[in-house]
Amino acid sequence: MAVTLKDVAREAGVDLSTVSRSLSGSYGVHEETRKRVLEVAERLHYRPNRIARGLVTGRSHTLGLIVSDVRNPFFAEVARGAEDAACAHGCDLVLCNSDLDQAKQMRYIVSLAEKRVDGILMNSVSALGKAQQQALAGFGMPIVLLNRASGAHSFSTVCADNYLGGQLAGRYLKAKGHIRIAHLTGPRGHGNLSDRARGFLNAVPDAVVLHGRHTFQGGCELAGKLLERHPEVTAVFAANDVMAFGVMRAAAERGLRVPQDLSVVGFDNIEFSGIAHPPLTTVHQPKYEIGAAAVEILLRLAEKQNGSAPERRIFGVELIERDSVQDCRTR
Amino acid sequence: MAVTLKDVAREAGVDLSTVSRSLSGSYGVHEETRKRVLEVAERLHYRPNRIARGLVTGRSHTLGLIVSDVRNPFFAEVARGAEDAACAHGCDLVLCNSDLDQAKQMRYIVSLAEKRVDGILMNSVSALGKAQQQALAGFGMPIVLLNRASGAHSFSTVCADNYLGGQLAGRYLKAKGHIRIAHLTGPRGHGNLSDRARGFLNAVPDAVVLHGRHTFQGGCELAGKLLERHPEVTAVFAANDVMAFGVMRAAAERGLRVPQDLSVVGFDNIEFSGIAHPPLTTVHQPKYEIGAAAVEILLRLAEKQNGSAPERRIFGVELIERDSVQDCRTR
DNA sequence: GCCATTGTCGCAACCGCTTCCTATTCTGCG
DNA sequence: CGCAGAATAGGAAGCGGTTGCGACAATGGC
Repeated sequence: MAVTLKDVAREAGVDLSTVSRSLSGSYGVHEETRKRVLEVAERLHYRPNRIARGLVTGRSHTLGLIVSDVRNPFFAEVARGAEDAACAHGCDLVLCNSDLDQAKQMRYIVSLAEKRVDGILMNSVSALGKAQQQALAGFGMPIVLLNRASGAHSFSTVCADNYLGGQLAGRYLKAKGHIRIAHLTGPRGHGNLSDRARGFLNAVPDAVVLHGRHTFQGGCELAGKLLERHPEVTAVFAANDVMAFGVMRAAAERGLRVPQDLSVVGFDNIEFSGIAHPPLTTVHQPKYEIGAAAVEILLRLAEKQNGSAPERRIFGVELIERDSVQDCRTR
Repeated sequence: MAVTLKDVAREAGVDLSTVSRSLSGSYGVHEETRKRVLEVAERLHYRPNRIARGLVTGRSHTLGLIVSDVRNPFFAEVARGAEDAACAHGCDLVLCNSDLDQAKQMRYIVSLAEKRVDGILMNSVSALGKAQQQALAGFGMPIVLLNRASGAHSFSTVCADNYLGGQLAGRYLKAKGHIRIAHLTGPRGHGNLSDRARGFLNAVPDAVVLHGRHTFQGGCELAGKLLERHPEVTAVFAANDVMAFGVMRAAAERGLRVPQDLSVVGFDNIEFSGIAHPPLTTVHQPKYEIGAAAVEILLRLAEKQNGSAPERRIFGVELIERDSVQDCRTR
């Protein structure tokens, strides 16, 4: 149905290998011949079949991206960065949503492996067990992990400096004169979030820390609990922006104004943080750049097949000052 | 490097065609043989090469999704719906961001065509010219358009009932007793948005209509202009939620409270609309379902190769009442 | 003018898999 | 016991490309 190399060869009166060489621009074909072939190919609307090419070259020019859910603005941004970088290198990105489900994630990995993607980019769900690691390594496929700095595994990783981010938030709140400060975070054992918590506690050792779900609802609930048990608290550091919005909602429901009655700092700096009311002071992490960098590393890994040393990249973070924090000193 | 059919065949002492049959479970191989083959395949960790398979079967089990930007929560949701549906049918989804750029979109289409994807799902940038349509059709690839109900083209489409949505918003605002109402929308000629505008104007014929960018900034600017020129307006229908947030911002900057001083209705019902302060009253469109339905149609189209009649599906919409609209009658 | 070199191009193998066709064995029946 | 027909397995052709190798002609140095 589609026009193939053979068709072009027949039409141009040359061997199909000559057509292949002409198209790929490789050495060993007369300029005149090449021109003629190119012309014919153009006229016939020839489109190389990249599947077939991949079969022989062994490279699919396709990358896999597994995130928990692309509807999460954080991952959407990472995905965009990854896609742009992949596109710039002539690669496609196949999108997978794992929903933080081990089994589903594994199914995706197998599927991607069967498609012989050049590499996989993923935010691994929970810490990988030894067996999991082995299984992954067994596929002999380059893998870059998003947001997993620590751990003894031997994969390349890209993430933001979560520890520093937590520290920044803590220092900022103290600098603004807050004394009683709380930290609302996700479940214990969540890698990134606990890094943030550790950094924060380094700056604010006597902070109140509450664990819960790292969602809007979770932020609401935790804030409710907090305001009830610790009414003396004047500032809250939420483990991510969505939780921070939950805190703001909970505050509003109790008639507390942000920032006058309660200061809030988030983490991520998703787009809505600037749009929210009041605009949220938060720790920015370069999501787009993280996605892009991960692809760069992945492609580098795919290039040199030998199991080169894993590359680890940690991006800096930055506190974005907006209007959700009250300066207590000027009051 | 990877273990192939041949390896399994050698190890099991049978021909490779037998292995193929055993694995595919097709008729014509002794149960005992099949068992042995399966065992060997398992032991060798055999993974079929789906690229090679696709080469001969002609189906890649891959779909392309071209959106303007996955960071847009609307498209993220559509993408998620599409991915889930694709996954359920054993297909992969490759993600492309066109940035509303004709040329970029075309490059993606060509690239996807070269990969022999089974079909493409896209929110076409602007109305397609005759030439564009022809070019697309020329690829002989199933295509489903997102959010393009009208138009004389011959593609299948999936979208929400934008006209009805606009009408709903208009009626609601009138029912709440508003007399002077404005509509802030995107650039003229934007298909969906103008459908919404038409529906709205059907319900509120004397509305003030302002065109601008359909972004947060655009919402801000347009609202600024509106409040200056038409201070008598008490309610605004924004063409999408993000614009509505812009309106809310502009109102806040001028000391106007929402909804007491200005009522706002959005469109889309993105996640943040429920989280915003105040929660935004908006027209819900089933984004996830749109993505999923588009994939279903695409797969159906890919199944029966004959150029079957294009399928068009329009989803219902629903007004979600939250707290951004004031009831003028009870005042 | 001859041979070695270089430039062009065709031939054929191969990538890993599916599938049609054919050869062989097994089965059941008269 | 012989034979038709079904069951089973192997052979081989392709899917659409890439690439090493050899054939052949043109070129250049002596």
